[in-house]
Amino acid sequence: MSNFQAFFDYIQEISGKLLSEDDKHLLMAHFRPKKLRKRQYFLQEGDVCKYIGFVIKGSARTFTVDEKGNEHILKLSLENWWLADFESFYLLTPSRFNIEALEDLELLQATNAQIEEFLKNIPAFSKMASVISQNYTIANQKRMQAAMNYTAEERYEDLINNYPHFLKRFPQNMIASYLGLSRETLSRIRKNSFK
Amino acid sequence: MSNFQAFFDYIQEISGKLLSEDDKHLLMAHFRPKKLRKRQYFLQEGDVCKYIGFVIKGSARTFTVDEKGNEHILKLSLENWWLADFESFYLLTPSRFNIEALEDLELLQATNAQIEEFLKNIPAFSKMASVISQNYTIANQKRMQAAMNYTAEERYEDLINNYPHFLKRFPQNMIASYLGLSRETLSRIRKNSFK
DNA sequence: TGATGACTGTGACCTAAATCACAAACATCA
DNA sequence: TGATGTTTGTGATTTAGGTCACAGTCATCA
Repeated sequence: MSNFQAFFDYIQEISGKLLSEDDKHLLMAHFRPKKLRKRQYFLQEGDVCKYIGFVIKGSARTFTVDEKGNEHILKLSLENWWLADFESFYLLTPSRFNIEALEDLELLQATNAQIEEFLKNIPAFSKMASVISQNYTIANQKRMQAAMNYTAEERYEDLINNYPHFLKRFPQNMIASYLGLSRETLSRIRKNSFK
Repeated sequence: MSNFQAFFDYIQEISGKLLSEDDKHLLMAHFRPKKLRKRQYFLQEGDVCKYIGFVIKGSARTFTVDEKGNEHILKLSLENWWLADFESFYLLTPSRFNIEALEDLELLQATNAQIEEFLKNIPAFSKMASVISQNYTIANQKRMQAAMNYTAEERYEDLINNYPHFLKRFPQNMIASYLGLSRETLSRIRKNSFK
């Protein structure tokens, strides 16, 4: 199935290792394709995040709703990103987050128990997992620093430099929320920044 | 050596697995004890973070200095925490961070190549690494959300709830910087919050 | 085609937190 | 013991960014 080809390519590229035919069959036997239409939820607040999803096509946002009803986007995800509330996924606690498709979404999903199997039995998969874990740690470190110490403008410039494609794929109000800004402030920053 | 006992206990507790005598000898052969006096640096901005340190005793802060000369604390570390700029440690790039002992510090340190060996050869060690990586991911997720969406008061309350011992071990100006606040603001929050 | 809902821009105003400045409390060490 | 550095408190002032309100633009779909 062509869905899986992109996934296999991704694993091999990130890990620098090849998947055997057996590896591929094991992955295909357990990762389940899933489609969501725009606005559908992959995860709802209060539910346990039973599945982790790998984005084949489309985009999604991970967000919370505060007591005043304001939404705060924690993560925006595109092709080749993993989708989960890791706290809930690892600990099986009810999630504080919602994950919603922003465009029609094609995923491959699996449970934590299945992931553990892949880690044990597929060297390329477990190498990929440790590389990703490193990348996440690095990205988190950077983003924390930006969130705490940078001004609104600096955070926006950072986004332009690091994730320029976000600007093409996501509307401004989503970007603003992701940066921890009001949409009005982002609009003004954009006005001032060029020209 | 008694330094190592605490370290072995830690690995066994986190991983839920026992270390064999061989495992222990391997760790003792490669993890090097290191002492730093208060104010000494474990890592200086611009240097590559060659070593990861495990804190046996004492405390440290990881911070940056911005163009105006202001310091921003990204991480405060105590006993049984790992000390490193992971970006620099994994990628061998020059670090943007400084790591400085806040109290006299006893560490066990190792290089990335040595860590890779332990991961390969010591099951308890690699299980510990994956548990820690999960915990980091969860903690980062929470802290990001707090940094972006919470007010100064809420962030301080969060700290009281999650890391009450920080208040005993670190001076207020360090706590303020860690929370991304000015020391004046933290002082006022404390004044208002009780009584 | 027009109508409804989503997204963006812009002004007026407000507020949380930073900055500046000075003083008090506390530690450390010769 | 006093002297010097470190940490904390508190007032006055400033500022980045939020909030509110309304208008304009754009897309979608019947």
